[in-house]
Amino acid sequence: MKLAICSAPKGRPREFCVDEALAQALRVFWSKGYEGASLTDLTDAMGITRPSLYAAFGNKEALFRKALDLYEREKLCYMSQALDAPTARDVAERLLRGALEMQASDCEPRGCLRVISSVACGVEAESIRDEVIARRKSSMEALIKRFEQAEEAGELPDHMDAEGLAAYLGALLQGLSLQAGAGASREELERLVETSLAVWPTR
Amino acid sequence: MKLAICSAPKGRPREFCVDEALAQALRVFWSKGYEGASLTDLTDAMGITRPSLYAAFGNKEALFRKALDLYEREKLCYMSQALDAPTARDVAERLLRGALEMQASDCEPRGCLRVISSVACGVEAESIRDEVIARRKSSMEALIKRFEQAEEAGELPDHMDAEGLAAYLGALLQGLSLQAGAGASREELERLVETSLAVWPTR
DNA sequence: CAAGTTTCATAATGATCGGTATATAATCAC
DNA sequence: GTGATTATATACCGATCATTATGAAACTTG
Repeated sequence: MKLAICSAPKGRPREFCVDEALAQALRVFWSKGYEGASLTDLTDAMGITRPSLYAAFGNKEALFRKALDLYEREKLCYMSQALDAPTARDVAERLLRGALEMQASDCEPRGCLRVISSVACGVEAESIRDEVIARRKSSMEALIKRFEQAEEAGELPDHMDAEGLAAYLGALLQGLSLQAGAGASREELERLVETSLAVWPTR
Repeated sequence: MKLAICSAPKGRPREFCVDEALAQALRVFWSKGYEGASLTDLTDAMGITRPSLYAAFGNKEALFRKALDLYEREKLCYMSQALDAPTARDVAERLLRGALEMQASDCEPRGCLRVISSVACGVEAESIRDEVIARRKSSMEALIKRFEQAEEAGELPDHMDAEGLAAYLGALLQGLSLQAGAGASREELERLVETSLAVWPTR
């Protein structure tokens, strides 16, 4: 009994690489947002026709979710890695510098796909918005847990709580992404990061 | 020769109040963004028909600009007032608390119209986006100037520059607006503000 | 009253939106 | 070869987009 894993595909073979097409779709969503990206924008960038897109990815919303998965897997991996840093300050530094490096890249869109997908929008994008907000929430909860550890380890000043510090750092990261998306230079973003690190609270 | 100022209006009188209609339009743009707000959304909220809207405001883009003017005049006035505060720290406190009070209001949309209008978008909204970004830039330049004053007054730590501090505070305010727009509670926003003030750099 | 002017409501414009029906082309198993 | 299956390309679908043409209604002036 043969396993299905190596079964030869039936029918006409696909003429494009799904992963490459998805990467191109990600770039479009990243630079134009979910609503701003039309199917024409997407198919043009992906180099495929509309029926091919629908056959391979379902529909626009499903395509966005797959693109968002790819984005978080490839571009936001520094965020979960940062939590392994030894101190709360090191966590913050890794997050800020990671965001800076990503936003300062010249060959990729500016701004953060999560941030631009979580702002006000028309009705068609509300479920997308809700999902992105939920994903951010779980990221923030992980950050809060990490800062609670630091709190117990006595790293934080007495009057400072883990939730407040996480919301504070999250706001800085969101602002960094917004400013990058609005065209800030690398130097400006560096100044922002250095200032943030300079004021980071130590006990 | 009579002056035109007190001339009686000819023709059929307008049946709606332009200012009230503009205020309603602002609420729609504020909660849905420029692209997310359809003309049907707008005319429904304003209680007028499409031709009336075009006769009174020009077109969708001109209506948005007038709504943005109103927004900055009525909702963002605390920002310019904050610059009069005696110290850099007081400026920051007024800005953060002013943003908090505005975002915590229950009877108005959450988030900041400037922030949601400056993110990635489709082609039709690019000129809007550019204008909003330009307006924010001039606000930031005023903040930088105010912090340069503080720098000369010796208020800032030696290794800290006005531009970096302004970008830093601006990022916090942007993050605050984003989190408010994403549904953060007043308590969460308060914690964010208190943490920001607690870490504010003093010489 | 009638002429002139402006706003009103209705309905239509062409363009674009996301999504598909249809037919053809390329591969498989037999 | 034939039949089944899947991907391709073209063209189309109804819905919605911002904008406007049209004509009746409401007002001022003469």
